Amino acid sequence: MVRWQPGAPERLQKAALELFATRGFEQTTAAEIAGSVGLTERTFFRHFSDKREVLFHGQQQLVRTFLDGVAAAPPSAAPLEVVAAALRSASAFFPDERRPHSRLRQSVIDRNPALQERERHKLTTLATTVADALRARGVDDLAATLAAESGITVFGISFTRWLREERSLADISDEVFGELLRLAGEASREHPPARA
Amino acid sequence: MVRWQPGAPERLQKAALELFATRGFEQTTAAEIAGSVGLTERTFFRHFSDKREVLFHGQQQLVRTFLDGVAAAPPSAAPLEVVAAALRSASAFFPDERRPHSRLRQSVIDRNPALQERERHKLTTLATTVADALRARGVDDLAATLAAESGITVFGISFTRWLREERSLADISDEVFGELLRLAGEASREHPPARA
DNA sequence: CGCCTGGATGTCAGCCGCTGCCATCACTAG
DNA sequence: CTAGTGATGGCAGCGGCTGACATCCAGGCG
Repeated sequence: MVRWQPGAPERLQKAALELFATRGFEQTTAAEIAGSVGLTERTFFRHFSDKREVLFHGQQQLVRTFLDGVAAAPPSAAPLEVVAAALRSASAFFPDERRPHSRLRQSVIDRNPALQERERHKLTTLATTVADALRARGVDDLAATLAAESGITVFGISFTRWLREERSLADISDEVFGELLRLAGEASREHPPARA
Repeated sequence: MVRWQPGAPERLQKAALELFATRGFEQTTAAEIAGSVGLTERTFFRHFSDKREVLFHGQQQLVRTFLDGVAAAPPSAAPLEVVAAALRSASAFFPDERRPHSRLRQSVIDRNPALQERERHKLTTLATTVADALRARGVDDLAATLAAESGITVFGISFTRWLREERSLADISDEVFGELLRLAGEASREHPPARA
């Protein structure tokens, strides 16, 4: 006889994803999720601050992966190069085996605006954290913010493509990042930076 | 004797901002907002899809301003140049007289995560719309998405600075946009685009 | 062996966001 | 004068979420 089945958060996450995928997010009650794994609604909200959050747990690890990438960049690296290093680091967080699961999860998010809001919010938080790390390296405030947000933009676009195509996230990130540099170079030629 | 006081949405928005600024967003109920202008909670939700939305009404006009800027760009303009044109157009949407009101509104948003989520969501929607407009001009899908999101990033950062400093949004946007080009150029020199 | 402590869970009451449904109440077109 | 018409009110009800308190059981300790 055990006090309670261990791993309550994980069981809740798994059950939630399955129920959301079949019935839909709004048509699924927190009490239903909890009940399906032998718990109560109250316990659900003890593990997750709100109903949406059950789909966004584990992001802390992704943040760490990004920060590891930042830390791994040589001190001489320019802001966007540091961000590129963080992107390479983050790519390892999504090996191809993870694609099926990510696709299912994303299909749930794509069908619900409230979940899309939360997803963007998480990306924004990530950008803010990376920007802080850049500032801690001595990068100027504006440059840090811009580089971090641009990096997260590249990450977001790359992730979306990684779900559709069968290429590795690292390859896609490289391509998207390169395209950003190309677009900027193209604009620079016509609209040269005034006073540098 | 009139049927009802006209301008219900505007009165609700004004009252909501005042109440949120004094009591805080979560400490203010929809019924209180409605009651303060002689309406009921039910009517509040007829005008605004949810409680947060009362702070984000009128964004449709900003979207149009962006699209006007896109349309005004010459057909030969590169994607990021089109976006720069949209940014100049959008700057006119926030004349300096508007700064005090924007500051009050932003202070409310900054104090509440749920409102920050909604704000980012609106920016994302804006980026998606601009990307669609770019694609309609014949811009490649990846380039359109990247350029649009980068433009919205520049807009977001510029807007934040516009609230703090006393310079015009147009000036700030130019500076931030230029800094983005500079950062990209700096990265390009060390990390040249592979196959172009 | 029995007491005690602590963390995870259960129970319950209650607020508030939000919605569907129907009634009301001017005002307006005919 | 009558039949709409559009904004509003009233009301019931669900679900998200929270605070307060009780319960339960493994492990430590005497």
